[in-house]
Amino acid sequence: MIWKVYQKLLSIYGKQNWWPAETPFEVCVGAILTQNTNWQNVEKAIENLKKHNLLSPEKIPPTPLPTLQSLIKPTGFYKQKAKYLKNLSLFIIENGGLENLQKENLQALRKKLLKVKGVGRETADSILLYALNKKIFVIDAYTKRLFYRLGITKKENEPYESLRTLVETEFKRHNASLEDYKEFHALIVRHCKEVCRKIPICQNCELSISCMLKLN
DNA sequence: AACCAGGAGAGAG
DNA sequence: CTCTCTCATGGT
Repeated sequence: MIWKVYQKLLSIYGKQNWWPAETPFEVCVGAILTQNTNWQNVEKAIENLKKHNLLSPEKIPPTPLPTLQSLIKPTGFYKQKAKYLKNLSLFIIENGGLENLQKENLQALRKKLLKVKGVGRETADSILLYALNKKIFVIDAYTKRLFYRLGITKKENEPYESLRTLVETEFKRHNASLEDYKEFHALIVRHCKEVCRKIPICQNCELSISCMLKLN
């Protein structure tokens, strides 16, 4: 069922080529800044950081907190996010940079990332998948909403890990590639932004059960 | 003018 | 483990 949804989304929207960032570190910054925040606001903040040439792990920690806060203000929660950016930057530096982190074992790396204050499950998995190219699936509010509306899950607030396991076991069965992991999450976001947000039950959505049965 | 957006941490039960 | 509260800006 889940694999079928992925194929369906892919056929509707095509490849998304996520994450929208120029460098792996920009992915990390975006992952923090987009926490419960519209992506358009994140773009403004990242643009500000670029103007001040602060988009590297070495440049963030020495920057005074008030400066950092003012630059990322458009994303909201700017006081905590400024700290979070410093925490993550220091973590990356202490571990020899993102290139070095990439070599580590996935499960161990995920645990280390989750210890960083400000990096929760979704943020960690976004970094692992899109900045470090690890085969892991990212669960977000869109995923929960879509799966619930498609009847894949019974409650909308299913635990994060059980959902991730659900997708990953299905993906392994189909020998999914790294690109498949990246695309599926990107497609869910694309789809929910365009359709799911305004249609409460996905009635007219091409992905609704009835529509899927008709079209396939 | 309320409502929400690609969450996370801290605390309580 | 499962709620509940807080953090905060900008667009519709």
